[in-house]
Amino acid sequence: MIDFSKIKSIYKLGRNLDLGDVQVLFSAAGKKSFDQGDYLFRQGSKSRMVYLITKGLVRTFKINERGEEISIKVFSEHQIVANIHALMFDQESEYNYECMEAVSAICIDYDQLQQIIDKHPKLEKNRKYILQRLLKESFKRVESFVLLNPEERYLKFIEDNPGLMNRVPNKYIANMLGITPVSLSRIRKRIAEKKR
Amino acid sequence: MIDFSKIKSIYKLGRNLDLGDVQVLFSAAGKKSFDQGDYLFRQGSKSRMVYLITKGLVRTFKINERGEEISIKVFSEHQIVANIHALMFDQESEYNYECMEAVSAICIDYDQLQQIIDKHPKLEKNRKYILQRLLKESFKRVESFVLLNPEERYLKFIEDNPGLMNRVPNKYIANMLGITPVSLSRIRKRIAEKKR
DNA sequence: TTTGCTAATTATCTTTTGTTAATCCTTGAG
DNA sequence: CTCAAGGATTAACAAAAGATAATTAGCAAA
Repeated sequence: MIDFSKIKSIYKLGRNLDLGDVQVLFSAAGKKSFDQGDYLFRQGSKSRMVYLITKGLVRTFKINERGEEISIKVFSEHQIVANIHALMFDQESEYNYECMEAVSAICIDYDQLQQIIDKHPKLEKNRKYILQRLLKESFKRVESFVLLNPEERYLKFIEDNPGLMNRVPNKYIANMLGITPVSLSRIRKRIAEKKR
Repeated sequence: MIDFSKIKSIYKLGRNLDLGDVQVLFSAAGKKSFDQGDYLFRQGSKSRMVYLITKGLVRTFKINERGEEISIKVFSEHQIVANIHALMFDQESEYNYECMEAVSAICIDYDQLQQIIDKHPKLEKNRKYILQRLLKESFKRVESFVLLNPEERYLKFIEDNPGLMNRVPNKYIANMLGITPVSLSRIRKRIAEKKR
């Protein structure tokens, strides 16, 4: 039976993908499921697997010198999750990638993906596009720290990620904003009071 | 007469460049000089020129809603300065690129560079390498905001950019760290007192 | 329903930062 | 040498954030 959800996910991967491209990728990719609490990658991993989330949430975090988990980023549906340190920088992963919810994903080995891209040059443009999007997001995030204060950062986060607010614990959001959970709670209170 | 400084700068551009590559790039690139206070690009620019700094400093900044200049980043010798919004995102520049010192640079139009890369596939790997470096730097910077407090961020900045400390005004460094110049001054004082 | 766990909020206090303005320093032009 | 301008520091105060602990809220398992 045809797995339409898989096809649809691949379609949403980039832009300018035609049916032929999707078919090529489809046949090379597998499907995988994870339970809540499972790890896609652990710190130290050199895995070169690439996941496209079809359902669920994944967060990356580091352990700081005090032994606390500090969340860096959250990935949701239609986003690509890969071991960036292994793929881009040929290093061991500095992050842990943990499923915050049960996760369904399409997966493919990066080197295998690379071979496919080599054989189908049209896909190269798509990969470049994905990389550019990644870069843009990272630049924007740096800017948000340089230009905005914590409250403004939080408001922008809500605006940019409306779908995450009811799925991600505030303590993780606080981490991502570079503040403490206690401080975020106060900011939320201030905002609520302003609205009234 | 052979311009060795230009050759040397191109060599330092990436890795795995051989003499042939350097020659190809050399013949296509020009040289340009700027006075202190000149702009490489202004906000709104769609210029696709790429500069490789051989001497001097360039800073990027934005104007915030209060009309103040907020510095985002500083570029120094052997770094590539390009209108990232035009090149990567096909947008108008959101930044101003101002020479903080007199600047000498090697320049080449990005689309012309692209043609050269297409003709010399070996260079493609180099471009990918430069992009990866850019991405890595941006990721590390995001991490510094998530994981470190302002004082730790400043100490890390010193460590990562020892050559900039005596050339970049503290008010610009404060901007890049996401704090005010007054606050940076106090942090510097605290650090000096700790050392004693 | 009760219990137990975790997240979120609140309280209290300390520390740091932002804001504004004044003062000090450095430097380059005249 | 003097003066003007901009950057850095300091002062003083208000606002916000960090740290720690206590309390509350939500939720799932027993």
